[in-house]
Amino acid sequence: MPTHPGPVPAVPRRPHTGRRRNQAARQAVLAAAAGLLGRPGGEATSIEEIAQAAGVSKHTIYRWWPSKGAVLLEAMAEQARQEDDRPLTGSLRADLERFLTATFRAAARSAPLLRSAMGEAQRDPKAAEGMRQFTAARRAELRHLLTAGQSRGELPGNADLDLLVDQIYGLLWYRTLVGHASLTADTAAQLSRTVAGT
Amino acid sequence: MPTHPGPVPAVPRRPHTGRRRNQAARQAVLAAAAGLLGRPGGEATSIEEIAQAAGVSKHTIYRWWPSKGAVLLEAMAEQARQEDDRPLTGSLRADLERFLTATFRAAARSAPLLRSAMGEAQRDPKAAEGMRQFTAARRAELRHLLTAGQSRGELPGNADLDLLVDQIYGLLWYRTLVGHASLTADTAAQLSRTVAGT
Amino acid sequence: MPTHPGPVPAVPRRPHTGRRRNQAARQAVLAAAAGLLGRPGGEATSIEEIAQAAGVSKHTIYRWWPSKGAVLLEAMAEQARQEDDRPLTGSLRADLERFLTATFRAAARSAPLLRSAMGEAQRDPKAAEGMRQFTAARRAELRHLLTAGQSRGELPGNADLDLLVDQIYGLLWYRTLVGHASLTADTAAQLSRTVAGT
Amino acid sequence: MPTHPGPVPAVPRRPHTGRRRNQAARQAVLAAAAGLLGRPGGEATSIEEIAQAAGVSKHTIYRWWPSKGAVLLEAMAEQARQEDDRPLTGSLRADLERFLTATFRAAARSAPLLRSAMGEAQRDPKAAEGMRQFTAARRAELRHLLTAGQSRGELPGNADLDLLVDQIYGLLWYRTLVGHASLTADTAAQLSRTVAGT
DNA sequence: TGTTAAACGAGACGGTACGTCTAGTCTTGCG
DNA sequence: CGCAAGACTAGACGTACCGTCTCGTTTAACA
Repeated sequence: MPTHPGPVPAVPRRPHTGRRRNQAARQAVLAAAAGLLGRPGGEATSIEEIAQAAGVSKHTIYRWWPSKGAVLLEAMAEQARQEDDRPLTGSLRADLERFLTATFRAAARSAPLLRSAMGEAQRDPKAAEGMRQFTAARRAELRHLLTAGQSRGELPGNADLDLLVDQIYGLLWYRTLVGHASLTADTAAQLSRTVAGT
Repeated sequence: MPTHPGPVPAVPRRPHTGRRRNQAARQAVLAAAAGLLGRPGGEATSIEEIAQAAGVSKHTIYRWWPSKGAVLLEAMAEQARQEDDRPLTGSLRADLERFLTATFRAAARSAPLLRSAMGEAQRDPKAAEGMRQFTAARRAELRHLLTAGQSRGELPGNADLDLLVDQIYGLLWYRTLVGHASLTADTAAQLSRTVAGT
Repeated sequence: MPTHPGPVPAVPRRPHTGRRRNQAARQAVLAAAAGLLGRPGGEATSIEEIAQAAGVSKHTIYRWWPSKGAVLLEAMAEQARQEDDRPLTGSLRADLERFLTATFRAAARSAPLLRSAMGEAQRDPKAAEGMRQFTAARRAELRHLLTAGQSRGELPGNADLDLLVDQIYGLLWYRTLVGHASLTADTAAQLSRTVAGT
Repeated sequence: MPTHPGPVPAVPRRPHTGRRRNQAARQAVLAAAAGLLGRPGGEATSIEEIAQAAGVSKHTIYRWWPSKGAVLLEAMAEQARQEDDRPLTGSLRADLERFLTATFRAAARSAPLLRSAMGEAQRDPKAAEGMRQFTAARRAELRHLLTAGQSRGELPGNADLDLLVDQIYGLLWYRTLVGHASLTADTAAQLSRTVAGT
């Protein structure tokens, strides 16, 4: 999730002079955002609070993130970064269940952050764009997994994978945002069974 | 979507004292909300703007709705009211496709309203509760349809209908909120085929 | 000292509906501004502090005054309002001394306010304009007094009254702003003697 | 106008090693300050802008001047340095007119600088102290001239020279700060005539 | 000729104020 | 009474500037 100057300039003209960005500040902001949103009643967390909790000036936040939504989005992405580099097993259902179990657990843990970030994306076009990028990356992972299964014949050749991916992530977001039902390991297992057959 | 005094009292307690609620004002507010949110850049529409566009005092809005989210929610519900009273056909796939086609079309039309209402529900607990009720009613309709199909053997007896319903509405909301793909009649047909088999 | 819409609209189109301006709030703001600036170290008094001390929302201040400078200016004008409606005596020197004694005393009392208002007028064009109006009104009073004396032959017929007025008010502001000397009753007496001869 | 370490330390402990102050930078800063303030709308000129315009780091400014006000003050003093070393003529009126003509011209030229410096002096105690010193030096020059005239009998023996000096410099500052009238050669002549008699 | 103290450019940082905006409440007078 | 107009409180938002700080480079006197 790059911050607002966009992708890193490949070849800076000058070798870079001046004080460098304080990575501790960046981490402190993201951690504070995640922490504050987790509190009860944390739906309404202001930039000012985040700055204070992070021991950082408000200006420092605005220097590096274009809006509140961008901070939430990056905090969410930070939390979501869950390297599962174990190789695929060769069974779609097993792979899918492993993926979904981990994903659902992470989503449940960061639910307040997800909710706030998605809420912000509905009112801040910059956050909306960030959300689009974030979700695209997630869908790509899942789609990769499904494609592998399809090529092994575990899914019908005419299955619409984009539709399937959106159903699965749709379920995740729908339950997270509406809050009428939870995302458990059971849900992950049941869903994997439905999708991948026996 | 009842407004805050709860469901409209069938029989007013007082036989007739004072002036009655101006229904024209109610409609004007909901129409103004829907209209303003539809504009480009309408993500940021304030109560003040809605009041002005409706030719109504801000106070009148707050007299009848507890919060901005409640207005949006009711405006959304108003737009979503699509009486399809034709009887079910007896084919799950046909029933489902008819339902989804209509639902997707309505959702696409009111997308800005849906987005704003869901966004508001992430920050306003009252709106969240309203959203929970609204979505529950929608899920019940769809579930009714699926149950009928299941009882006719068009879905496996062990299918988890709640999960299925959430996948379908999840897809709808996910695409609406993220905006990476659209909800077309094709989507409805394809999804119906996937769910209901041949 | 008119507030930002400028001169009072002569004939409002509507007889005016809606809540009327809270005069208590206006007075509270001006009093708070005067009070806070009088404190030691009051040079740096923020709008936020004034609002808090006045028990008023910051927004209310900005509704009625276009900038911080305008508030200070009006507070200053309010303090400067010193009705001396006693008739002129017929002796320039006596009239002048009475005028200057009162004026110097008032200036000394409100010195912090004068200093801040003039300081603000150096950076805020709106405040500068207000300052121009305020000082013009003051100069007119003094000039009226001098004109009367001149017509009685107590000042040479070719005396440049504008220059004289600016010397007198210049003295007042110069000492107030630089703070190297004070403005006492003695100063007033001595100055009157210099200007009006014996 | 000494900069913040005050008078140069008479006996440095070490003979001084390291790079010496860049005089070009000092001049560039003062010139940039004077230049930027002269622009239309230059009332609000920041240290950052001055640094940039001077091609100098902000830090370099703060190394040599304690505050923004000090920079403006020194820039003002720099502009005000107008060596008029011609001997006095022996006529108060002639001497005064020559002095005032030059002074008024200089003031008119540097008006934006004077205004900003005085404005800053109202909020920054360090700048206020600097302003006191600067004005004291100016008053001393003028007073010297008047004293000479008085000793020649061109002013009454009981004239209060301090009051007179403050009236004259008061006029200058009052017109500069309020901007309602200008300081021309005519003004200087007229004022000299008033003060020094025929 | 190297060493070393200090000045310098760039620019990040904490702090603080400004002026704007929105939500939601309250007041006044009209119909 | 219901309603429109609109003033009010509370407080977040994003911008701007100040004065301090760190980083790495450059300068020039000393050794």
